[in-house]
Amino acid sequence: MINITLNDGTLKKFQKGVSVLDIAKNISEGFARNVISAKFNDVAIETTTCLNCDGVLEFYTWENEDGKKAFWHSSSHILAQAIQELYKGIKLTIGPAIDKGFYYDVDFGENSISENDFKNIETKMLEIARGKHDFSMRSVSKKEALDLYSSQGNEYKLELIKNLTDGEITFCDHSNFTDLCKGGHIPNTGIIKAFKILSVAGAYWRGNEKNKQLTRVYGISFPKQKLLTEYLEQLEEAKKRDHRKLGKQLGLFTFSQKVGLGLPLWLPKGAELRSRLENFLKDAQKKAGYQMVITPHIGQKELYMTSGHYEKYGEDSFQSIKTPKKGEEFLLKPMNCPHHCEIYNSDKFSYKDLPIRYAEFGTVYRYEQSGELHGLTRVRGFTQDDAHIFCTEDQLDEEFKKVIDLVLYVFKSLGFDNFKAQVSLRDPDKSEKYIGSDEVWEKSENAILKAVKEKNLNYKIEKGEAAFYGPKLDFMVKDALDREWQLGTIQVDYNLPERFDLTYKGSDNELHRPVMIHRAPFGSLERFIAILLENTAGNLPLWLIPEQVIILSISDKYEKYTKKVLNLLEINEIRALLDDRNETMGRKIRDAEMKKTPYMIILGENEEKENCISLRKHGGEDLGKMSVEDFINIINDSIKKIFNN
RNA sequence: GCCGAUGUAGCUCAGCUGGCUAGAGCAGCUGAUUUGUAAUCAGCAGGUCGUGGGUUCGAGUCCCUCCAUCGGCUCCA
Repeated sequence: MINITLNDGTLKKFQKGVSVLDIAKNISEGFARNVISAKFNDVAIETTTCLNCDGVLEFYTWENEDGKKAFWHSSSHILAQAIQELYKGIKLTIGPAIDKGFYYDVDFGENSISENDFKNIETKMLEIARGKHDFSMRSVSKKEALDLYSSQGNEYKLELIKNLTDGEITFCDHSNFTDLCKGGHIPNTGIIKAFKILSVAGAYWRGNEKNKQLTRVYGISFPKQKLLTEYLEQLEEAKKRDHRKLGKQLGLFTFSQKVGLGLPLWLPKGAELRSRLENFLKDAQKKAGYQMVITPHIGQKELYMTSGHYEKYGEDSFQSIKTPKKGEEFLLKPMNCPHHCEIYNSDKFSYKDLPIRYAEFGTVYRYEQSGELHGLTRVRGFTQDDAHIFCTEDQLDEEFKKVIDLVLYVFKSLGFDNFKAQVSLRDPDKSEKYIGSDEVWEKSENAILKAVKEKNLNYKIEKGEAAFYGPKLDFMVKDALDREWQLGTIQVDYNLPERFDLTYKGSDNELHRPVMIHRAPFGSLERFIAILLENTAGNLPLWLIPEQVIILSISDKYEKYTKKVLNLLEINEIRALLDDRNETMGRKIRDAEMKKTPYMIILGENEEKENCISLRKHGGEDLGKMSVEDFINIINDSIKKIFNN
């Protein structure tokens, strides 16, 4: 007998060799029908797998993340089979499940594939699925595995197998198709009822730009046709929240080919929105002991040679600006830190002066690859809400935690509850990518890890995501299409203080090196606003939105009264607009709804007589009649609520 | 930068296998309408069909170049 601990913690005894499906049936037949995958002692297994030792068993259905993973992973086998049957001479490489669906990287050789082929592939996949073929795992020797793929001339699979240990290699079979695979499938192909090929893209073998580019085919599948339809509708809905669309619709920003790629032009309403965000942060920073500084948009090449940025990025940056003076070269600033270091260097500090906190809304320019540009989220000129904190090593922990608090305050005030904290460390195998000694890196990394633990942040560690001069704590938020973007960032840096020879006088009357914290709660105003737009679908927080109220007058007969109400709102610093066009009320409401104005005030004969307003909220809710004073209170209260919580 | 797709009026789109002066809705302008919770009516104006080349008697439509955009890859100080 073996002891099996189930999801809910109950312990049950079974005969040795019992299958996962048997255990599920032991719970209930209905439950067993829904189980599509499982994990035993944290290893993905099949429902047909027989268990031979004690352990913890987790069942997965379509409703679980891991269940979906198995479902989509299995689907990628079917995709591979379909492609192999439809195109001759192709080579399969890898095909994992992803957050939403799956892909398979294929070397199409002489063939090529485009959207026109999707229907064919989908039809083929469905045909395979309907065959209700079982997925079954089998162990093979390394030699067997190598023989199979040498006979197919598939150098990619051979490379994968060469890195595997003999005795741990498994194949997965279904129908007449076999693939190298370590497991985690659904019972059979028939469970999959709907397929959709979503897109094709180039992808480098093993993610390395120097390797051959393969064709990545993206797809998604579902156990019911209806779920696929719903998914595709959701995608359409998400596209409506695209910040590029909303920015145009709401008149916030635009781009011009003449001005240049990735260089946003802020329209009046966008500029207003930006400065409101800036003021919000300025207030918070003032309370937190920051001082504002201002530095120029260019700096001498030598400045960036000192910082190390030139060596790292010089070739791939905007090239230097020459002057009439021979040999003189300036660079557009790609970051503010070197300038801030020089501000620090303009004075002498004692340990009693630290921490020094310099903040600046600094506009920087980076020559991003053309294929990388993306609306406001990836641009070539953008403004960071940057600051650099110079402190003693003793102060580092405390300062770092204070910055976390500030970032959390900013995120909360803007309604970003669904952020992820990511600790970005260096990749120890790629030391050539970083500057500074191991000792200094360890110190920096430990400082961050200590702070996130003490702050009880739910975080994940990403190796290889650090900046070249130090590790980071990044705050990630998803866009409308579930892509993750880095917004807030906090970085510990022992390197730049060294390079710029920054010092302070300690209590021992000796010179010491300060530690530097780089931090930007928004990250960049451009990206922050983009993600905010996508997360709110353009319904920005009341305190931030350019137009809070629009007054809709029923006819120009009430001009005097509407002007009076407008004036009253303006005196109370409420951003109101008047729609006194010669249009019907229905039209004015529709237009205000499209512009996403949070409140609509309707004024006509009744309101004038009773000296009140009729209020409608964006979305349709009728708030009835009230006095202007009451309305002003409603607005002020709901703004206060955000900042007090 | 690489792979794939797309590019027609300010915006959203139609334009079949190449064939008369390139269409629609919205926005704009003019006029009528003075209106009560998501589009009042009529008229007018608006386009070198992304760019440059080519094939053809004839190109928005076919081919090539470049540019831009979108989805990925790579990159992201």
